[in-house]
Amino acid sequence: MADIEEHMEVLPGKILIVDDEPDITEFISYNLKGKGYLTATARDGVEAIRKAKDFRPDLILLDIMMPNKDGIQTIKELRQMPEFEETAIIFLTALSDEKSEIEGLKVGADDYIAKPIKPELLATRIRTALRRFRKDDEQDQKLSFGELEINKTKFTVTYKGNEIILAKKEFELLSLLASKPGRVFLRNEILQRVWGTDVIVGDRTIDVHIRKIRQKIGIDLITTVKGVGYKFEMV
Amino acid sequence: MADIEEHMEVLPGKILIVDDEPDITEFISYNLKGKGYLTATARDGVEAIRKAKDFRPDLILLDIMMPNKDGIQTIKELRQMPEFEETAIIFLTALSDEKSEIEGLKVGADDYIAKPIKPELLATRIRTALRRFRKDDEQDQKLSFGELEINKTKFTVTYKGNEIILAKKEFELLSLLASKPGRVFLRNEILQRVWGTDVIVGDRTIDVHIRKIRQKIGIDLITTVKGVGYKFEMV
DNA sequence: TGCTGCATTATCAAATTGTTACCAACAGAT
DNA sequence: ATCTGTTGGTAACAATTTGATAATGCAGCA
Repeated sequence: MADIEEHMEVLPGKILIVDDEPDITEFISYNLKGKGYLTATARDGVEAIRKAKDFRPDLILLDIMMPNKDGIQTIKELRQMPEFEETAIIFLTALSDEKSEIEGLKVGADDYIAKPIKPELLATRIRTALRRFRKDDEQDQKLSFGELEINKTKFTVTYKGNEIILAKKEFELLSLLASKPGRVFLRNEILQRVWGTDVIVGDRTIDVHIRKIRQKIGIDLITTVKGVGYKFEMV
Repeated sequence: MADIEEHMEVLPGKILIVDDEPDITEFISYNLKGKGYLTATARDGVEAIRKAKDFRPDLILLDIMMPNKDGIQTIKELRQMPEFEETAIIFLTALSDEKSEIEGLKVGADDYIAKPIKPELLATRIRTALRRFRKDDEQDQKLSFGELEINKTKFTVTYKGNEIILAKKEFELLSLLASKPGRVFLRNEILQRVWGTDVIVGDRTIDVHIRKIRQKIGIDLITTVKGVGYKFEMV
């Protein structure tokens, strides 16, 4: 779909690609370079660990079946070392090798990707993995839609430059809806995600909060889908 | 078009847990909540179907042996309904109940887990299943036919770029017919899938809804097959 | 002609939301 | 401690949509 590549990764990540088949490492490396990542390659577990120390990757793509030292063993050793305790690792597995998948996740992989590798899928997973591991040192997490901006770290909403003050619940509700523009959130999903699973609130509570948000922002960004839920949408 | 920044937050998955023993649903629910999933529970097949419609889970954990309506029957009915055709379903079976396992996979389960349930294994399987089912990205679920697009995530229908607003039943009905273009759906079948097995409505109800859809869309995408039913067809 | 089956339209009750007013619990300032 | 403003929720009622039905028309056909 939409390629939002350009303006997303401010500082490109460093990725170490480990596979015993040079064709594969080449292919992946070529692809990732094209997307702005820095890459390094290794052809077995031993080399992987050596290069990892040197290259300090943000993420490692690790084949499971390799000579010399397989992926499972490699990840175990990596996870022992403090500097790689927190590094994202994605396994590359042959299709239908479910045993390895489970094994891999158990020993600390963050994800796995089945071969043959589809570049787009790979890119998506990598983005997800990197993001998961960088939450803290990123700058403000914010959502913007044209004139509207929702700053999740500052807890503020501005529309056309003016700051709009929302109460906590209102802010959370708006943030949820805006996190997936266009997507319809069912009422009970909203309840669970904003109020929590065990809190029980009345039927009209959501409506009232929605109303307050609409009122404060001025324009109607939230659309009602009767019998279903609400969705956020810029017009 | 709004300039949407990158903010594809990964929302935690929704899981429906179905078992006739509250101890078990409680235990699983507690565990999964701890891992960030949203959960709902049901104690038999009938309740499961009802709650599923409301909760729209991404994954269903379904016990096989239950009173009122067993797991096999439940999954069969769920798989009939368009909104659950693509939902991940994992069976819970008693150890050594191999017959049920096979039966379960036949009728459309994606995996099964033997009791007693080990939380870690459960978590792994769930991750795998959810990932397998997440349409390759985090893309909207939609059907498109040339100028017509039905977006199930956004709950919208657009024709030649214009958004057409359909009510819930209308939307569900159109989605069903459009899910298999060209195929004729018997009136009976439509009733079961859109209205459910227990609801009883009059004879003319379907026609009226069909009419409203035709009217709203403008062109006639739905063909009447006299004495049989209706089918969706782009001209 | 009389039947069968679908299309159309109008109508109405039920379901769902919107809106307002009000209140208890808190938080902050004085 | 008291006063004051805010928050988050509820209750009650208004407004709107919806989904179903009944009534009627119409076309095709034995």
